[in-house]
Amino acid sequence: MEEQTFFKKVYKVIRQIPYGKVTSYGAIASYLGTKGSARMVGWAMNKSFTSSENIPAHRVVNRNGMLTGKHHFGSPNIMQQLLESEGIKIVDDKIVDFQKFFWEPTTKNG
DNA sequence: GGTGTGACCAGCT
DNA sequence: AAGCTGGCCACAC
Repeated sequence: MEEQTFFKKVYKVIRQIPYGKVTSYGAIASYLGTKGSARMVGWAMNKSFTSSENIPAHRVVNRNGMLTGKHHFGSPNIMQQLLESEGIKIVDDKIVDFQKFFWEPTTKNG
């Protein structure tokens, strides 16, 4: 049943991210069992725009809580605005209290 | 169809 | 302590 590749799994996990929460690439990759594929997660975000799915890529940042991929949203302020819109504070392209908003990948979908 | 690339992470020097 | 390299896997040319 889990024929979905690591790439597809990434999308599923990201869509599981609740409102006002964020997670890191490594957390997702590690959760899937491939910590080394952290960059694949980020890259999946890039494809998320062209993908037919709605992926809240703005809720995904690096382990430092830094908005590294903000450039890929078409504008380097979209990602920050989206996060702030959810109640997340951002300073210097970094999430304030990142751990407080950090959400652990839990695909408890059943 | 092979090679390169990519929004990362962690270990080694 | 800081800088560089490897690793992972799917997509584009």
